[in-house]
Amino acid sequence: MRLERFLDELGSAALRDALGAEAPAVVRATADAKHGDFQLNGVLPLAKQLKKAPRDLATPVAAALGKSEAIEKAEVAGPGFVNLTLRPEWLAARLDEDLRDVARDGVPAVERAQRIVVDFSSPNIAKQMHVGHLRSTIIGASIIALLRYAGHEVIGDNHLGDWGTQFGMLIAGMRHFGSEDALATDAIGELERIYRLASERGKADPKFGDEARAELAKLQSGDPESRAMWERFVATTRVALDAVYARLGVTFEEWLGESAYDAMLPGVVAMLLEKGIAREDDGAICVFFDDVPELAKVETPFIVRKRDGAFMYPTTDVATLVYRRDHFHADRSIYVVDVRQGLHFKQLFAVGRKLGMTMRLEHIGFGTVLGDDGKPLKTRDGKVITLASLLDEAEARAATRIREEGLEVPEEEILSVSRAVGIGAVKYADLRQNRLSDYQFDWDKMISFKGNAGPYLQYAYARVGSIFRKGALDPATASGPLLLVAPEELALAKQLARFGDVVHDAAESCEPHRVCDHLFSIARLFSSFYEACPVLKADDAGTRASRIALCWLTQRQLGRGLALLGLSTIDKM
RNA sequence: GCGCUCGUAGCUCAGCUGGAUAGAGCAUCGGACUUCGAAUCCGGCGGUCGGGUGUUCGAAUCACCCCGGGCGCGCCA
Repeated sequence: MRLERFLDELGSAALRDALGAEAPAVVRATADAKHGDFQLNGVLPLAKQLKKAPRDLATPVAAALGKSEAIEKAEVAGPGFVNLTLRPEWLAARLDEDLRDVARDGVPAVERAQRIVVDFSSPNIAKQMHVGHLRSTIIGASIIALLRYAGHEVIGDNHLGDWGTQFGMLIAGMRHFGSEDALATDAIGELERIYRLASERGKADPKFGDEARAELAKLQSGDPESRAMWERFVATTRVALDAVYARLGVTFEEWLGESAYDAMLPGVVAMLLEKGIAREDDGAICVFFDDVPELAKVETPFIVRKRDGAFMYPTTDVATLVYRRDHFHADRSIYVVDVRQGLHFKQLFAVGRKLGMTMRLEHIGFGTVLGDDGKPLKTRDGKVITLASLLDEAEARAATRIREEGLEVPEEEILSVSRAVGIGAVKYADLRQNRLSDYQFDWDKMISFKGNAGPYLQYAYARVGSIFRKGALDPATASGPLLLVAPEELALAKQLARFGDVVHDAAESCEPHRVCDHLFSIARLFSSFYEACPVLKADDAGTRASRIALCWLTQRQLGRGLALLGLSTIDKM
């Protein structure tokens, strides 16, 4: 269910019935349990508007709310809040419904599904994926899972950097320094080596630079030999990329790289010129934004064709916009890209609006991954860290921790468990805080197995499973009904009831960390419940059945939530 | 210079778009394993929310000004 939305509607109805006013109820969870479970704040602004004493208005509203079967207690407090306490029986009945809804755990889908393209990950061909791609990939994958669960139709698109000037260098470099054998065994290593040599040579020798540009021109004009070479670069890189994505459990519906839009580029520029959106400036074709308030003071133009006639990534991005509108008929297009590209996207979206696009366009930015020195994460000798080596280290560290802790994991399972824990720890660390802020990468915290970290949640999940194993129970047969008596039971139940709101809010705002917060709080409340309330050894059959149901609901919500974050669950760890 | 962004407990971070006495984790101190997994739980300590002014019933949140950090700014992506 969506508890907060339900209460909001209940509150609006109460304002209408008691005061004849159409006003937002503004129902929020209370910060402090002594103010009840939720508070209705809507009376205060209304009182001001009507020039009446807030508490006088709040009194009949509270009375109206008190009549609802959902509300145990509604009382006026402070300057004019109405504090609401849920009736445990009502709450229990709602959770019983969620329990029976195996398909969606009681979380309703949105009324109007949108078609949404999510542009994420986007690594470059001929290069290793590095930590810079980590956040886009992990955050993007989670946002997709959230939007999909919320009921939208989502197309995940890997907008590969597979086109552009670097390919002239690579082809020329391959001709001069390339090794077929090396390309076959370690494609990316070889391509990176070639690129390095080629760019050094290009700086020292202008003729080499000319050659590279000539190769690029041949490639772009469709020369079969150049094309074949490019295709090999792409294909061999894909093998390495696929390996990383497999480890991360990330998939894409589309792999529409920059090259997919190449044929559209001249048309895009012509259209922008024709519509008077772009104009020539100092030889280049540019869009200026004097008429867009938020961009008027920025002088940087949006260049869609260089002086030498070549197109640029902004050109490709406009083409992509057009394609997503005309081909996918997308309602919404989301870009999960470093915040530092904020200006580029503001400009791109402004171009979209100039083109009359109604598609909702969003740049979902994220901050930089920092090392413990507060600077962008690098290896000790200052190199970029490849994603593959980062994941290797995560798994190795997790395995070490598991052995140190002396857990009941048989040796043959340590590999698979440490994989789930290690990769999960990395993902969780990335997702748990507001994506816009930079985040400090800290192995020890991540895999410390304490506090707000992935392993703690996986542990909580496994612990619930252990109860079922111990009792030889099939949780699927758990049917309650829930009896919420002990304070720990009630506290856990109230939190479980918020899941639907959390998921929808997180999906709408593209903020996976809200799910992290919720799951962490569920795991803690479950642990407290677990300490205080015997499940298998409960005093009577009714209590036992209720607690088993509560466990089952908890485990499903943890499992579902972890899946939305891209973490796998482990039955025994 | 212009623009964006951040500043909350010793550390790492939340704070639901204006609500009540600002919350977590880690660290630290003190408790709890003969009962379902102690990778756990219970409790204590810890704050002029960078500073100031304003908006109003009410500000960590909104506006403006300072201070301090990070980032971005014509033919790379």
